[in-house]
Amino acid sequence: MPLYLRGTLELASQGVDSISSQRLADYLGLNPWLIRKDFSYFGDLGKRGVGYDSQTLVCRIKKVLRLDVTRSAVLVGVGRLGSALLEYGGFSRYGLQIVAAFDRDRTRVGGTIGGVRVEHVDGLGTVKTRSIDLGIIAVPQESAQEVVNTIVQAGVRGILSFSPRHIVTPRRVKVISIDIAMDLARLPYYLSGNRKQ
Amino acid sequence: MPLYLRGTLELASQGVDSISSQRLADYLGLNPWLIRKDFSYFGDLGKRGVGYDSQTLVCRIKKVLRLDVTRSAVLVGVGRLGSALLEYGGFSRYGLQIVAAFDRDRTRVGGTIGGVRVEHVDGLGTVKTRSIDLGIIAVPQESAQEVVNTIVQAGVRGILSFSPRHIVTPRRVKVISIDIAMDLARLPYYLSGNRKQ
DNA sequence: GCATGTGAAGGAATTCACAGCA
DNA sequence: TGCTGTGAATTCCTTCACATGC
Repeated sequence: MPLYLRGTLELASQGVDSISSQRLADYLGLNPWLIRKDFSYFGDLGKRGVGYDSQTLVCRIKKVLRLDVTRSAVLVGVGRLGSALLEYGGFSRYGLQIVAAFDRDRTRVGGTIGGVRVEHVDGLGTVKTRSIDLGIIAVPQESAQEVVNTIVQAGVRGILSFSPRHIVTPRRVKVISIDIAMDLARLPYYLSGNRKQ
Repeated sequence: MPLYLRGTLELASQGVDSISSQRLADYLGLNPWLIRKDFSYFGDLGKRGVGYDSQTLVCRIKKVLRLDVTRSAVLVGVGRLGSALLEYGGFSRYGLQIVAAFDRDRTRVGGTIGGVRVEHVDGLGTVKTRSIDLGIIAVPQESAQEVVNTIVQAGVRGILSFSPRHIVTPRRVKVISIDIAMDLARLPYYLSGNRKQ
């Protein structure tokens, strides 16, 4: 579903007003009927013989994904990866922004990257007062769980983790993990592969 | 399945010789019966009343995932993200190594990051002669597809892409995409969520 | 005619319960 | 007694075909 939003946003920005399931499917590398099935859960949406109005579609999906308001995120860990994320401009299209950054290393504290001042992790508690509900973890794997515990205590309710470890949280806090090395490690299986997909 | 390898490797490195499905499940946040079901496809493996021998398990999964030999990868795009990947040491545990790096920007060419010399993209053709079968794409989204076409021509058969665009390749070339912004955008849906999972 | 919406068929993955072996 | 291995039941997702409406 977030994928649909990505495709729809992209096509809309290219000036496409009416998007057919076929077109979106081609653009994203999916089948049309899957897209229609998923969109049909919304009820109306889409004119027969024409397609889906791109603006309506964007609004609808954003509302479903709760992306209809701007969300703030805190980043912990301003190493190479963290810096890359601070300078990456791709979050704004989904109404997401990194508004605070923290690091343990005092030589990094005080600097500004991507327009965000780097603070020391000891100040993580202040997140509580800044209405931030997303957290991004880009720290060494040994510290990941500990940092997560801290920001959960500070009121963060959704976490994107780059640590190759399973993160434990209270049920109300959702964690999405990206393990880059593991994703790369999935590829060799398909080399000269005979399996489908 | 790569997740199982991650967990098994980690537990093995902690000195655990015999791993029960329960223990691995706890460690990875899964259920035991799912793990047993998946491992049972291998045939033997695992002693009743005891568990799985960690060394045997590692070898078996590595073989299935074709990670039993060292695989080489080429990185294209040495920006913040690309640099982070070059300096990241987490690939080696899966027998993966980045052996070449390319960039379009001549000011970056010639430098060495994470022990790898940065070359100019014009030389991408030389990948053909270096027995590299994996590619990592960390370039701006506009250039992603073009770069992929080039490295596919150079013999790369598996690609990890960080571009938020659908990448088209010949069927024999597998693509795995990581769209960080999209992953972050999935989180708000679960905020004060009532849906399961 | 063209593209959506949907009920039904088909398949895959998950869950369960329990038999079998150290 | 403890933990694996597995067939059956269930649930979920995917795929299809076609009726519906612009």
